[in-house]
Amino acid sequence: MSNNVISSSLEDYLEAIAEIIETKGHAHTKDIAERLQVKMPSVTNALQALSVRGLINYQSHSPVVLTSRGAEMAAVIRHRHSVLKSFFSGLLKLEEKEADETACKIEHVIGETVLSRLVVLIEAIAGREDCASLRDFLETTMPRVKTEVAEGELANVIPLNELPIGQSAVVVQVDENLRGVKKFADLGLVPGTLLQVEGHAPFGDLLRIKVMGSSLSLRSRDAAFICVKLT
Amino acid sequence: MSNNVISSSLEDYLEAIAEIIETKGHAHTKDIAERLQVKMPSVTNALQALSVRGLINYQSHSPVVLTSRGAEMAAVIRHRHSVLKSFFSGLLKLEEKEADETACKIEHVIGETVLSRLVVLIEAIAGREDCASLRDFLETTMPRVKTEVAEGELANVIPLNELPIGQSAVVVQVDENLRGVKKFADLGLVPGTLLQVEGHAPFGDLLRIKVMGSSLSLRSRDAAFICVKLT
DNA sequence: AGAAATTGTTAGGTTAAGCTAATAAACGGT
DNA sequence: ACCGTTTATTAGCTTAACCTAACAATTTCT
Repeated sequence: MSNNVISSSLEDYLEAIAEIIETKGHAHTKDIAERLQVKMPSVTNALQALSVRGLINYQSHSPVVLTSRGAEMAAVIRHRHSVLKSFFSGLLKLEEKEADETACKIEHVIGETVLSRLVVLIEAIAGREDCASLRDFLETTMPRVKTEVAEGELANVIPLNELPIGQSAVVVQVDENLRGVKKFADLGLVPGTLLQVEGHAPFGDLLRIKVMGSSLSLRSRDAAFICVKLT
Repeated sequence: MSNNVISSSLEDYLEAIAEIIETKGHAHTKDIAERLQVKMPSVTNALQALSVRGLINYQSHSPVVLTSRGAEMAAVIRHRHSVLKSFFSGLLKLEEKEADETACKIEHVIGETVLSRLVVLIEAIAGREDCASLRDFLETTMPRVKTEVAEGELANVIPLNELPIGQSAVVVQVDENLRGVKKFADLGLVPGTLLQVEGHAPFGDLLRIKVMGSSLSLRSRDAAFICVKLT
């Protein structure tokens, strides 16, 4: 009962192997590692796994060869990739690289039906007479739509329990769900207060912090309810 | 340096929690487990992880509450989900359940830009005057496009090394990359031959198989090159 | 041909996410 | 108010996918 299904990660390896063989004639461990941005031992591992599943012919120190099953499977995977890529670049007008990366990420979880229907959609929009103005619209509108998070805007607001020792920060918000908010407020833990983490207690999940000169302890569970911003 | 990014799995938990709280008022471990199809201890684990990251307020045996950060994040995730779902059901005409499942699978790896552009595409096709005929086309064509693998067509063709002991099978194909194909062919290992696995040798990676009355051993590496079909 | 550089593998560790079995807490009916 | 049922947690194991460090094999250069 082999189920013809392999993990996303192995699919990536198989796809990479097929492509490297196609362009360079043979896939070396190092090439695969570079392409997938992993270290060589990870590749060796993956090759063994693919071999056990009968998808490649692998023996130490000799070139990897796809078996017929492996080649077939690689073809399926590459097809998925290329359909997705042309959706992202052709309709959503993502640039080459981003279309490719996005396709990579979702190619492992897309079924045949979705894929075929995507092809229908792509071809309808690309080919139909009556879609000419839609095509113009997409061409001009899509490239203007960019909403990637400003990268760093919220990035340095973190919960107090994740604040590194010694780093100083300002209280941004104390969550209303923290039990005993009032008590903490009395101690000075209100938005705007500058504080520093002195250290973590070895056991008991305690955090020692320094607030306005004096220091106090609180459980790191509770600290999670206090958001601070690095200064 | 908290990076505001959590794993796909934790995103699933967060999304589930937000939805359960919304519909039932409070999320119990059991509800979450059922919704995500995992066992309760896995939920407990996840809750602890979310708690450490300051996304929920969690203490043993008391109801889970989203922190403000958590609620915000859940909203983002649910938004991704709903956009994707409306793409799959509105344009590709997948049925409710499948649209939902597909959205679930890819919502974790889609960036903001792609999402916004999807919205543009969906709205353009749904709203533009000049897309009326495209809408008709999609409505009638999509539902007919179904290519889900026949489920079981190729499923019981497996490499010989994965054949369970005792199970009998027929050789379907011997890969041309197997070294010494000829030798094996002489022993009767050609397409059409009926065989059975007698057992695996404790060490040495050997497989003992029975072919047409006589028995022979081969390395399981090599067996991977022989595809058999269960009978 | 043999030393040096490159490439590949093994051994063993880490993390995330799941699981089962055992234990503990909370709830609900009499 | 108790006891059994239900729900939740802890402890400890498994697997997949990665990693580093150490070792082994293969090329390349002279």
